[in-house]
Amino acid sequence: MTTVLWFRRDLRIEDHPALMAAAAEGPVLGLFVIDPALWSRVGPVRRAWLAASVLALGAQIGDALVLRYGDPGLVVPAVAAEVGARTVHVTGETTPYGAARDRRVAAALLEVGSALVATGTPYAVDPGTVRTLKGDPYQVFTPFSRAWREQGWSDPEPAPTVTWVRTATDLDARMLLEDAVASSPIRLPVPGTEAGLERWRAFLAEDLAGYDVDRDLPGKDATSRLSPYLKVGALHPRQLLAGLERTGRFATELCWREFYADVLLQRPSSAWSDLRPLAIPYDDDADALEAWRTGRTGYPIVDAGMRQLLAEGWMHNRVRMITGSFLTKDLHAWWPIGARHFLDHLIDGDLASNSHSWQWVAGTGTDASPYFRIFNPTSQGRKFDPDGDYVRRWVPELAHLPGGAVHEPWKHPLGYEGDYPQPIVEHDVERRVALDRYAARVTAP
DNA sequence: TTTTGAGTTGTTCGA
DNA sequence: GTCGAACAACTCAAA
Repeated sequence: MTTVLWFRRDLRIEDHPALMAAAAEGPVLGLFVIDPALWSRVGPVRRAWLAASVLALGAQIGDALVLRYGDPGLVVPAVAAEVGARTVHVTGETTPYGAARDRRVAAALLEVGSALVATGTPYAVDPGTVRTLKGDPYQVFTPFSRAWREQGWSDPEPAPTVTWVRTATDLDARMLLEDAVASSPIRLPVPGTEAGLERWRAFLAEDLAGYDVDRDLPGKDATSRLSPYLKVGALHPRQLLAGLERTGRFATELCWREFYADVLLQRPSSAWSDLRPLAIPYDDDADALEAWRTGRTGYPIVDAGMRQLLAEGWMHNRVRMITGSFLTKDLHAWWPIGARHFLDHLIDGDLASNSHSWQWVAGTGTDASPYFRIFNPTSQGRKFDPDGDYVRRWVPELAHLPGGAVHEPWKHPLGYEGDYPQPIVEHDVERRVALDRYAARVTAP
């Protein structure tokens, strides 16, 4: 009996529980649906990466992947009917949109006598399964991570032997994907599982040993850069965790991804609004926001990061925090403004990780955060980019300044050359403003 | 039920 | 230059 495997955030065939389940039933039709509701909402970088990843998966299974365009609620039942499939297998989704869509598709499938069967999720531990002793979801990362490690996960499985079934691909859908790749604003990484695994092996060989320290140095570029592969499911975190010390730093970073997926499942509204509202006033200065977005704030490490984002579709994690702190604490903007910009430009843009990392910076998130966590862009630059390499790479106007002096052009005798702006705000002043707003909140009636 | 200890990633100030 | 304290009060998790 032919079954359908509807691919979404799981664009691989290795270690794929839903594919195992499908293959166990008989020949499999692999399907990818371009959902206009998502496609139109995603920026060109993420669209290009998704498209490239889908095409890579298609090539990997001998061009047997069937592509369609349209509302999955209509397309998936239609395809199931075309091949007489009684089951459509998927990897489970717990995001607000994904879960609602799947409920809709499941209902539509029932109408034509088919069933939607979910196996696994894009996480090592399925969101919703790590619970306190009382059975409640965790609200704090550290206890969550302890329970998450105890919960554990299965070892990765090899790719099953699959007999792929073909049916008509929508050529317009294929064209849409190819156009998205061709019009990518950035140079894309090599897509697909094999490239992801190659990246992983390189990281293990070169960077894992020094990861604790070096991951914080944007000039070294010693992070794994695996987030794009995890985002589309070309790799599953199980594959990475299999050979790792469970308490190691890298495993902990993966755990953050899982924690935030869990939080989003518990509180879907936290995607775009405060998990814990602060009730402080926010500013909305269009010129300042534009300076932030384009990397012209006059704070070198902030501008370097914002420019890297636009140029590469990616930003180093340390710099994501610095730029996030600058937007929320120095420009006093509400975090969703920054989250929207990041999601529009990041190749690895992931709703749960993005929104909740922003909330961490803003002080509205799971971390009962010290209100005084305000990053000083100059000292952060000097501390984490001591030689100034990262700034000089992205802010050529400051290339004439030596070493760490790039972080304070206003102090250096060689000062400004060319067209680099003076700081648009004074950090010390804005820090005070932010603190005062928090204080006002505490004493308010 | 009550209590206790703890909470990713920071900065500044003063000794 | 280095170091520890202070920076609010709160929420959570577990004993």
